[in-house]
Amino acid sequence: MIDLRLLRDNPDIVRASQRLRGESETAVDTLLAADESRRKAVAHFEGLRAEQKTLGKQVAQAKGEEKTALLARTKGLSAEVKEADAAVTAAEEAMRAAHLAVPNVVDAAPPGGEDDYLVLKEIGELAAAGRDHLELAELHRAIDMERGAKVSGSRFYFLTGVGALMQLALLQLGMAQAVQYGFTAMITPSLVKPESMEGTGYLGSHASEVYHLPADDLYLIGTSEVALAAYHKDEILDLAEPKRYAGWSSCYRREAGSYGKDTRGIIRVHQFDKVEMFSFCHPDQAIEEHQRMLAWEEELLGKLELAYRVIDVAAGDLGSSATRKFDCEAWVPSQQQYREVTSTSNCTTFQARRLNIRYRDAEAKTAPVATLNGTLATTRMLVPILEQHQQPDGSIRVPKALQPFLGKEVLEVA
RNA sequence: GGAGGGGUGGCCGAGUCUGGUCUAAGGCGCGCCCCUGCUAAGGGCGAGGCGGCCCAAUGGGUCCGCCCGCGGGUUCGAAUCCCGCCCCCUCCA
Repeated sequence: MIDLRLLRDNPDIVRASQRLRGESETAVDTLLAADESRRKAVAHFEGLRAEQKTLGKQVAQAKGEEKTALLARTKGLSAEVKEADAAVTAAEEAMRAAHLAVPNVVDAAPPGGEDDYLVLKEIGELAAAGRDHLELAELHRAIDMERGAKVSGSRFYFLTGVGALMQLALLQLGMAQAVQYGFTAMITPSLVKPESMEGTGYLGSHASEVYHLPADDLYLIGTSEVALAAYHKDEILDLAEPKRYAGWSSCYRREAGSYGKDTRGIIRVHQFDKVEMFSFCHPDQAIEEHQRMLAWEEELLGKLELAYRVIDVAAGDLGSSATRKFDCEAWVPSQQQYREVTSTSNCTTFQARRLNIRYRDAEAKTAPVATLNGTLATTRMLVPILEQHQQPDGSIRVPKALQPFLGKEVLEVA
């Protein structure tokens, strides 16, 4: 949810943000109107309620005819109060719906849509096309797509043998780095309540991407960001230092509407594993924290000895919670293009406002915290690792940083 | 899944049977002050969250409303009575 004070004082900033995102400006006016009518309803109810309380005290002390007279008056008032209360509830619901419908205010992201990103930097040599990741994985019996499909359907797979071990090594490398920088290691639930899913903004325009279990009204998380964000729901945090968590979880995505896209291998799958960084910090520190997140992501890609680039994602391609987003894209030689492997978003106070997560400022007043998230290590990284480190004979050079976790310097073809 | 017990302020805990100064006792802890020859003991004062309204308006207000797990209901009036749900504990399956 956006800051209502910003909306009241500078509605044009919010309208401009909507234009940048390519979304409707009327949502802004709907919210302004809903805010207005909510306040009217509240004022009306409170006036009646105050009168009712005053009269109630008199009733308690009155006797005989005086009491009868008071009761006659107060009975009518009772009905009015009830009606006014219902009006407040309705106005608040309308207000909440309107509030949820407005995405975070864009800050500094380049204008345009998905293809209008800015390239911030490019690192490493771009390898020529060789065997693709699936061919290599099959050579090493690291991934079994066929049986994945047999057991669970398309876009499912088994990581087998060295593939499974390689993923574990990768995730542990990520977790070790996070812990080294002071993150608290977390293994999170994969199923969350609707309010947790809503709190992170995933039930908006991306709702069709999310698996829902109707029998229990639970959602499967698409990233541990969801569980980590909701971890401090309804709390007031001490934010002398940012609170940083590294969440390890399986992630689930329906990939609705992506039929025919990336059907080969593990680039686009329904289930994968990920170590995600998450930070609760002072709003004034959010921009710096975002840069740190990006730096940590790059550090890990460096350890994996991968060629990659960093892009500044355009406004129209931001998630509803993000005010700005940087993606790291690793070079995938078989496709001769860069593919996203990490993504870090600054959600400012948007998620915290939904989840009611606050801190105390210098005057001991409460205010919403800022939240940020970023990918550290994820299944998809196996693709560039295999492809960029393949050698002519099909063997795979294991990056130095991964060797301690994998116990091998090279994956030889059996 | 079944039976029972419980959910009250930062924490503990009284109040619920018997609805109305509950404007939620008391304790612990916390902050400031006093006293005290010094990390003790004692005394005093002060603390919550959300929202609305008003003003000489980013700081105020002896102003108002809401908050006793959540949501409904009964009643002139609900922490208290009734119904539903959630969570925790004990036992059973």
